[in-house]
Amino acid sequence: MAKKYYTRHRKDLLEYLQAHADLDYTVAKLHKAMKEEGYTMGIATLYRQINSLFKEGYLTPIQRDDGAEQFQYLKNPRECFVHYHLKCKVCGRLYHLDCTFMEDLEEHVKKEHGFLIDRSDSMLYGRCSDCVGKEDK
Amino acid sequence: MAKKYYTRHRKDLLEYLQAHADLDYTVAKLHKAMKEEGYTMGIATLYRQINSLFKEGYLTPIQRDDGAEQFQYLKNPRECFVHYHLKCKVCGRLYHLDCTFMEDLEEHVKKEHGFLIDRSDSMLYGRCSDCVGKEDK
DNA sequence: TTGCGTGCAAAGGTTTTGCATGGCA
DNA sequence: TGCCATGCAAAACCTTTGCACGCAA
Repeated sequence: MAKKYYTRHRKDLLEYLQAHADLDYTVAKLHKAMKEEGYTMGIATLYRQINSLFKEGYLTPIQRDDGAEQFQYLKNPRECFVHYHLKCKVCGRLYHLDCTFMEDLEEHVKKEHGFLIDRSDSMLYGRCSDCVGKEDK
Repeated sequence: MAKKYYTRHRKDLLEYLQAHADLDYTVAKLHKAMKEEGYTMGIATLYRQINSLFKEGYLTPIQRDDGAEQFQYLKNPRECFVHYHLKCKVCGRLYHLDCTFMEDLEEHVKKEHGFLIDRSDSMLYGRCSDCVGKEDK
């Protein structure tokens, strides 16, 4: 199941994603965007690579964009299990929230509401400081 | 854009959703489930009604179920704008979190991280007290 | 050389749309 | 009666899959 070969396409994809992290993509948009920068890859291959990256934890699903799955690249997959994420609904940027306040939140929700929060799956949406006052997308 | 007629199909759908709130559905699953309880409705009509309910705020999107949009009915759409949601990844139930701790969280994130959280869009995932220890779905 | 990766085209699902007909107000 | 809602089938998408060939190790 794990990838065994580090192919040109995989290299291209990781390179592109790393250069454009913190942005949202659907497979179709990513395919088009990569083509415009000179990368060529069959759409089926892209789907297969994307699925691998999901399984490996490099990608995280994002609020849906009409009709297609949307995702985002995470620079440090392992680290992302230990903190929360803030996502700006205007510019689409992802912020990694690493602070003790969230631990207090977990503790509170656990004690008072009997609920165990899963950090890596939980995303808080809103507007970042750059986008306060701007329109929702 | 707003619905004008309260048709039999719309009545059936709301009736069914109210009777089975706190559960997740894809349009296909809902269609099948309703059919089994004797309701008849064309799939296209169901899609159109679901879209209306989304626009009216009765439905909220949920983590995706392979290949299809998933959603959940909210009993009190207006109230849901003022609190947070906890979603159990095992049983699928939605919990409405109404407590001052979350206000503190908002305040903290705003002051320390310059980020304005949008309550109605933010969902925390995890395991509820009934499901702690059980497998993830 | 071995076996995974890729491209193409076809298949399988989901969601939307056009049009004639039905039904609410 | 005037419009919106509905059903059906077709169309438009998105995603997966089979197969033969290409390529990394």
